[in-house]
Amino acid sequence: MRAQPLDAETIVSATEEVLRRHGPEKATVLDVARVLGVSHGSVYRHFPSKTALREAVIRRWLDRVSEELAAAAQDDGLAPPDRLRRLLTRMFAAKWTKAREDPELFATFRVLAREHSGVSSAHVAFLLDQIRAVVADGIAGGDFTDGDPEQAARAVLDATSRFHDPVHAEEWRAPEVEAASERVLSLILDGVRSRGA
Amino acid sequence: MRAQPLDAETIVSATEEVLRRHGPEKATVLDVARVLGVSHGSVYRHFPSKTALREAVIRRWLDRVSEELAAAAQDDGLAPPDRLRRLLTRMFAAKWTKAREDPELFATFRVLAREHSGVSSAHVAFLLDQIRAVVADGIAGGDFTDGDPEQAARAVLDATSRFHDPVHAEEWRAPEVEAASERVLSLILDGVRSRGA
DNA sequence: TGACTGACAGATTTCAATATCTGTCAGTCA
DNA sequence: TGACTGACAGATATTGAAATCTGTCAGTCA
Repeated sequence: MRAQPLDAETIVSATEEVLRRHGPEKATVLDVARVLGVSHGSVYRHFPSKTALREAVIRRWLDRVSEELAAAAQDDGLAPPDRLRRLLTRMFAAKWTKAREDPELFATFRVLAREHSGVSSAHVAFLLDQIRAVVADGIAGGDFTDGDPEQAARAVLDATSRFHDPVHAEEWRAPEVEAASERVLSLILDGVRSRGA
Repeated sequence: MRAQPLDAETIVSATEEVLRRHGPEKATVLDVARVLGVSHGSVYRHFPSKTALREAVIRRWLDRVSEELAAAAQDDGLAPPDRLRRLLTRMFAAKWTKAREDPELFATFRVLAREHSGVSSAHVAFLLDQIRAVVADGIAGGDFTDGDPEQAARAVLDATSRFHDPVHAEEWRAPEVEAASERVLSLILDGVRSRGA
C-alpha cells in the first residue's frame, strides 16, 4: 500500500489528496493518517504541526508553477518589453487556471496568504525576482527607463494585484478579466503620458 | 427625543449610529427601532428590508466622500497628469482614513461590495467618471496618449486596486503602502518603457 | 534502537435546542 | 385616514453539551 519507512514526501502527497477532497477547512491530520494507514502520531514525527503540513503541500504545489514561469521570463531573444508582457500574461493565466481547476488547493493557498505564511511571501519574492530580472535587462538595453529594478518590479507587481493576488480570485470568473489585464499591461508598459510630450 | 413624523433621514441616522456601535454583523433593525423609540414595524414602513437600510446609510456616507473627491478632479489650472495624481492620491487617502477611523461603517461598505450591491458599483462608476474626465482633458490637451478615455480610466482604476479596493483594506495598515502607491502612480503616469525608445 | 502507537489534555468543532431576528399585516388610535 | 403597533411565521443566530481534533509523550515491538 505504501513505502516501508514513512517519509515526508509520502505524507505530503497524502495531505494533498486529503486537501483536494475536503478543502482546507475540513481536512484533518487524522484524515491524512487514515489515508496512509498509520496513526496520526506518526505524521507528527515528520511535521511539527498541521500548519507545517499544509505549508509543505502548498510549497511543492507553487514550485511546480514557478518552474513554468521561470521559462516565460527566460531571455530567448525576445525584447524585454515583450518578455515582461509574456511573463505577466502567463503568471495571470497560471493563477486563473489553478483557481478554477484546483479550487481546494487554491483555497489552501489563500488561507496561507491571509495568514502571511512564509510560503506565500516566498512565492511573492520569487515573482518579484522574475520581474526584476526582466526589468533589469530592459534597463541595461535601454528599453526601460533607468531606475531601481527592485522598486520597478514591486510597482509592476502592485499594479497588477487585481490579476494575481488571491484576494481577487472571485473576480477572475468574469470573462472581462482577460481584456482588463491586457489594458493594464499596456498601461504599465507605456504609461498614460503621451510619447511626444 | 425625535422629529414628530418619523422620516427616512432620521432612520438612516439612527442606523448609522447602530452600525457604528455594533458593526454590520451584529446590528439589527430591532436595535434601530430601539434607538428611535418606535417598533421595528415603523422602520419597515420606510425601508423594504434591512439591506435597503444598510445601503441607504452607506450611500449617504459615500456621497460625503464623493464631494471631496470631485474637488480634487476639478480643472483649476493644474496640468492633467498632476490632476490625475492628485485625484488618485486623495482617493487612496480617503479610503485609508475611513478604514482606519470609521472601521464599522467601512466594514459595512465591504459587505456591500462583496455582495455586489448597486451602492458599491455606483461608487465605482463615480470614481471611473472622475478619472475619465481628467484623462479626457489630458488627451484633448496632448498630455496623454490618444485613446478611449473610458478604457484608460478603467485601466487606471484596475492598476490601483491595491490602494482603493476594500478587499485590500487589511494591507493599508502597513506604513509602506503610501510609498508603494506613489511608485504605482509614477508607473501609470509614465510606464516602464524608456521615453527615448 | 528507533519507527510507530494510542491514550491523554486542552482546544476547536458540531449539533440540536432555544432565542432572537426579519419581514408581513391586521388592527389600534389620534 | 394614515402613522404606528405588536403578534406572527419562517429564517437566522446563539448557546452549551458532546464529539472531534491537535499536539505530546510514555510505552510497544520488530
